[in-house]
Order: sequence, then structure tokens, then C-alpha cells
Amino acid sequence: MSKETNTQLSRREREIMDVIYRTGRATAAEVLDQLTDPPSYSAVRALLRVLEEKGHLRHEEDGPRYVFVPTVPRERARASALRQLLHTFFDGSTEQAVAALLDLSSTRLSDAELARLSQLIADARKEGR
Amino acid sequence: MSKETNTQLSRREREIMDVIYRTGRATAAEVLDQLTDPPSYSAVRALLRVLEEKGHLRHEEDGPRYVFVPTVPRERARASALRQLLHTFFDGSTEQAVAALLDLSSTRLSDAELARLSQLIADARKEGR
DNA sequence: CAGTAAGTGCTAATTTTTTAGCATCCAACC
DNA sequence: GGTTGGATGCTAAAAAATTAGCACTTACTG
Repeated sequence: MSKETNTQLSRREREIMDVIYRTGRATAAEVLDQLTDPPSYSAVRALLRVLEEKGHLRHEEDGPRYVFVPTVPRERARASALRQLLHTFFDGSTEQAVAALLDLSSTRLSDAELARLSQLIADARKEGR
Repeated sequence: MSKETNTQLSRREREIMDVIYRTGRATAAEVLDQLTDPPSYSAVRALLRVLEEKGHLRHEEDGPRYVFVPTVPRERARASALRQLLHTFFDGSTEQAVAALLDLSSTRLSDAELARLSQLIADARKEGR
């Protein structure tokens, strides 16, 4: 058993975690209105409680209400999400993944962004590997 | 209702779809032994059936057995997975995502790979955007 | 200092997911 | 031709997820 954040997430749980990772932190009401096709307020609160029991969330009190935050920091969560995606869809190849990313939003990238990306890669090369 | 691939996936269904996207195509037995912490063979078959009903898979017959393949092509599925990840963890920023990717496996990237990445970006710049 | 709005805790019921098991079918082999 | 191994279809049961509803608490407001 892994130290914490035990079990795997159900569909709704996943949705809620995504909202919270997206916003960083959120109250039940905030989660509710970020959800597309949301259940009742009660249901959301119940799920937040479950997620807390499972160790994925903890809450801080803000006056009368709870603000939920992930126990696993965003950066770590996203790293593992990336690894998962890499494994499932890109055969572990970073190169392919980057290519797909560029392809995805090619209409959106500004020249400045591309320049910075170029720099990132140059840095990586310089740093040895 | 969206044309096909209706409902959202449950935990197990997601796992199975991941296996199939990873391998491209698979029989029930193959899915079974790709799963970590797998249920019974029967259970896997039942889920495959459900996934087919929901429109996520279809099967071809290979002699006596079924080979399951995704109805949504890998490339399209991974594009939407990327978009989802971008939205949840990177605030929509391709640049951040690429940076995280490079960071993730920096110890692994060969110089040749980095060179090719560099080229990809150069191409993107050239092509206007 | 009521009264109200907005929060929480909890429980129970419903619905969905997940699982196992059995009956059947087909192809290869002896 | 019968038997066996390996596949499928289907159904029903068990487990988990999802939902709603009610009782209670707290903070603010007039």
C-alpha cells in the first residue's frame, strides 16, 4: 500500500480532483459550479469528505467554511499525470509528446513562446543531457 | 448526446481503455495480463462488452477470438487527453507543459532527441505559427 | 437578540460498477 | 466422430459509488 492517497479514483472523484488542481484550492460551492453536469451540493460535499478520507484532500477552515486543498502538491500530481500519459499514448517518448503538443495548438503559439521553448531545449542540451 | 462514445468511463473501464490504447489492439486475455491488480478473466470480458456497447471499442474476429480496437483513433484520443491535461495542470500553456516534460525525464533525453526537438520548434517558427 | 442564510455531519437509499459463474459454441486432435 | 481447450453470451449477485435529505451549528443582520 502506498504511504497515502490510497485507492484509485472514481469518475466523480476524478472530476473533483481535477477542478481542485485546476483552481489550486476550493470550497464545496466553488467545486460545484466548476463541474459540468453537476450533482447536488450535498453530493459534492459527500465526495469531498470521501476524498479527504482517502487522503487525497485536506481542508483548512476559512471562517465557517472549508477550503479543500490537495495533499499531493500540484507539481507532483502533474508529473505523474504526464508520466501516465507518456506511457499510454506516446510509448514513453518525450519527443513524440512534445511534437503532439506543438501540433495541438500550433495555431496559438506566439513567436515569443516558441523562442522560449527553443531556449528551454538549448538549456537542456547545455546541461549535459 | 454526442454522436458516439457516450458516457464517461468508470475506473476499470479507464484502465482497460488505457491498455488498449497502449497496445493498439488486444484480446481479452491480453488486456487481462496487462492489468496490474487484475480481476477475473470473466470480469475483463464483461467490461469489454460494456465498452463496446458504450461505443468506445469495437471488435474484429481473429479466428475464434475477438480482438478489440478503439473506435476513436489513438491520435485523436491522445490529443484530447493532452488538452485535458493542459487545462487541468498547465493553465492551457503549451510552454509550461513542454517545460514539465523536459524536466520529467531530463536524465533520459539523448542529444539526438534534443536536436530533433530543437528542429521541431524551428519548423513551427518557420511555418508562421 | 431573534431570525435567517450558509455552512457542516451524518445516514440511508438508489444506481452503477464490478465481479463470478455457468451454459454454449467452435476448431483441432486423437 | 467424440472430446477437449479455449473462446463467447448471458445473468445474477456483491461491492462501490453516487445521490438526496435532514438535523445541527455558526455568523451575520435588522
